[in-house]
Amino acid sequence: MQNNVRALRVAAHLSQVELASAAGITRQTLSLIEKGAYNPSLKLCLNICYRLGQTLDQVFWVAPGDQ
Amino acid sequence: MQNNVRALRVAAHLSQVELASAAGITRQTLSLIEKGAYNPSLKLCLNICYRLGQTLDQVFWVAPGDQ
DNA sequence: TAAGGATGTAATATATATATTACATTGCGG
DNA sequence: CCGCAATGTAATATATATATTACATCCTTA
Repeated sequence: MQNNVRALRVAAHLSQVELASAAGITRQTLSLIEKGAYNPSLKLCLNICYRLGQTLDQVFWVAPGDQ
Repeated sequence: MQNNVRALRVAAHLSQVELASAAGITRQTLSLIEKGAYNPSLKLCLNICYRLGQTLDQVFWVAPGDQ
């Protein structure tokens, strides 16, 4: 689990389709990001944060040792 | 100015070469990121943060209206 | 004045993020 | 049981991030 996208999305009662389209990406791409299989771009991360009402640190921060 | 990389790098007394190599990228790529011409990947953003001793929000956050 | 460090930037090549299309499974409400 | 929403995932195509090489300017300092 490299990020908190899934947990925060579920907590916000959003489907993958809803969050993905709000962020301007496809459901498949979001699925892989949630899984940690993709290394998303900054713009994409920001768009996800905006829709979730969270910041980059809350959604995507990984402490130096934890990678 | 879409991010704070340059200001924080200069404040840390690091050259582009030093920060770039610490982050695993080239000087040219860092130059374009500082300029806001590139849309860096999350891993790259994290590596820059680690070297700068800052978090994603401190270096890369852009408020929803400010893009 | 010359040399070197720091930076900007362009051209081309390569890697990889992302889209598209398609098919599969799971679980829930009718 | 049936249908549908939600999700996983694979194959291929496309866009774009990043590397590489190269050359340029500016500034400092010896």
